[in-house]
Amino acid sequence: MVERPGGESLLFLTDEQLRKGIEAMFFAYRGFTADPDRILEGMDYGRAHHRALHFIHRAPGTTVSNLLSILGVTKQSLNRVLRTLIEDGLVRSEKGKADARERHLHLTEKGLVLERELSDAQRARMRAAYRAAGPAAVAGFRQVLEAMMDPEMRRQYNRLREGG
Amino acid sequence: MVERPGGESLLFLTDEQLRKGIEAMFFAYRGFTADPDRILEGMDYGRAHHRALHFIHRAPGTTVSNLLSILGVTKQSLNRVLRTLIEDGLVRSEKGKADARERHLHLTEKGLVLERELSDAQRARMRAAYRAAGPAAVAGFRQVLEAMMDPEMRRQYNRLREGG
DNA sequence: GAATTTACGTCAGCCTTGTTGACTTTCCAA
DNA sequence: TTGGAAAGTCAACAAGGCTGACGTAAATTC
Repeated sequence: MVERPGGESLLFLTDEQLRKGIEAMFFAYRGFTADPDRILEGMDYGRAHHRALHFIHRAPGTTVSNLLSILGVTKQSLNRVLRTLIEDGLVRSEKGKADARERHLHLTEKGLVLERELSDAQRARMRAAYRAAGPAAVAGFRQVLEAMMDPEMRRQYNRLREGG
Repeated sequence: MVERPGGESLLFLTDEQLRKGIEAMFFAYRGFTADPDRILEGMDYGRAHHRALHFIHRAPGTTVSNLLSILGVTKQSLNRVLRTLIEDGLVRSEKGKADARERHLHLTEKGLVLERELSDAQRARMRAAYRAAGPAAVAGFRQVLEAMMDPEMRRQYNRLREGG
């Protein structure tokens, strides 16, 4: 990143460029959550339920404390969400065999159905954006997002299935 | 986007790739808001106040209803935030000259100071991410985010100063 | 074997930020 | 002059964060 006045490497770090990026994150995140939110409104669930379903699907058999560190909320907050999902038969919680203090979480058939519906909607938007922007843009997108994470979050992110 | 099996143009649209993108958005957004949140905790303000300050700074003299459509919340919700900012002397609200029903919003000196502090923190993270990823990645990042917005949001986004 | 720590669950209460609905005041424009 | 838009306000509520305190079972340590 040489400091050549007027050079391209300097240009994209101007105040204006950075503010534009900030605003892009703000507006894009709204789009990102819009479709699942729409599906969930009317049901008794919200964005927090969606997140739990997503990560349980993604890391089946995960423990509660692992989920806590992924989501970055308190156990009281997660528990409120998890309880309703278990009561409604979307999530199954079972004692660990190696360590019986732990609870391992899985989606039930019913849970898989809802997760799939939410995920389909969210992926459809993602797919459209990827298609519109093209493969090179997608790579850049992922690079910048990854660089924006806190190191701890980046660790979590990379642990979730090395695939992708 | 030719459907050639195994081809690069298909590869990046796999379910796994899309889920990875979704998770990247989730974790990155956490980082994106972390620094301002940290600054605001302890003050009587929150993320909603930050957003109001940001967009008033960005579009000085904007009306309340314009701000409403940018932020996408109800006027009652915005009003609660705006009222405290005005009472605390961070925002100045003045009757429109052409149309006296409208209120035009500006940051005061004090408001500019806080906005700058929050913005500095957020831009610092953005700058670091941009530096780490490089100019090409930044362009891709912006392209994908823009494609992810709802059309209405994209309009708002593009109206905020064509510069950037 | 007793004491401590860990993982989880739960009760109670609080805060921020979003929502609806109802209503008023002000003021522009047909 | 009247209808409707813009702004503001009150009240009530919900989602989803938070802290603090406490309980229980299981694992670990002394």
